[in-house]
Amino acid sequence: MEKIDVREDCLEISGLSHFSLRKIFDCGQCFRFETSERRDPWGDELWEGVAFGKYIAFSQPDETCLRIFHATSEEYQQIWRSFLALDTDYAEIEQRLLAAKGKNALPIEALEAGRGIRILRQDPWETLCSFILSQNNNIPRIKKIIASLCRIAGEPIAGGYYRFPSAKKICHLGIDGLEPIRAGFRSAYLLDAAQKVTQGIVNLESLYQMPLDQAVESLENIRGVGKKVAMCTLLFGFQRLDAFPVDVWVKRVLEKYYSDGLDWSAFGGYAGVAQQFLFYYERWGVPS
DNA sequence: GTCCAGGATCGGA
DNA sequence: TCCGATCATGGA
Repeated sequence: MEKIDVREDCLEISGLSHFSLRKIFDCGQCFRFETSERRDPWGDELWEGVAFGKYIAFSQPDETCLRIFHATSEEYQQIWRSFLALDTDYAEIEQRLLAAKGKNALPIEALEAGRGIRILRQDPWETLCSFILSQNNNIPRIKKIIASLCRIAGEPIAGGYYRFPSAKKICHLGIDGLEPIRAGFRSAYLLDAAQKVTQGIVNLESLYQMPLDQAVESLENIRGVGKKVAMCTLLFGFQRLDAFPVDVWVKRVLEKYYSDGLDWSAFGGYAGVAQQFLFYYERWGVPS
């Protein structure tokens, strides 16, 4: 179990099993964290970004230990432990994924490639917007568009960072106000989402207690939200580990390893984690 | 110039 | 139900 050490300049979480910041922030679930030339006081790589309206930085000396900067232990309990899914037992999930046999078995290489990933628990509204903007787009440009959206509409916080704008704020911008983010046809989709959320036509809070297919259907009422975007929103923003987005990369995996078809229910409620491991494996291959 | 990117929508078979 | 064209933008 993890142990929390409140140090002078950071919180140190130890006793983790197979935790990888690089995989977590490099697996296409989150677009607001980057490494820079800056290092932490011990010389380790620093991941900086904004989540839940707060600037935050993480580093890790090894796969069992995590350091959190600029956060109190109260914030750790209230936000970051949940954000990083440290309240979730991934050793247990791995066992459940291994339990899928036969034509539904998860390739062992995919499991090893993805080990260390955590499905983040991000803000639902920000996650919805991020994946609306992700459609038919590439990751570097998705990051640029989101950064630009935050810059023109989000409240500034320390160090040149900005909060993600509220739905109401995006409504006020309107379609013309969104032009500077250069999101193309996706801007109209973003605006529709903002309008439907502020008007209560789509109630994000209510999605938590819905069955998966019903929650997907509800999100599909927003223009520009299809099954894939809805599944990403539920998986990364609502910690719905049973949600499994199927994009071009996962389709490739399905053709390669599951030509007989795949029953996602074989992963015991963790189809989303399995999907993420498969995505990471196909997209980046085995770690060197 | 062409192709592609964590897709969705539309019209027409 | 399924297919293809189209959507806006920028980087390779």
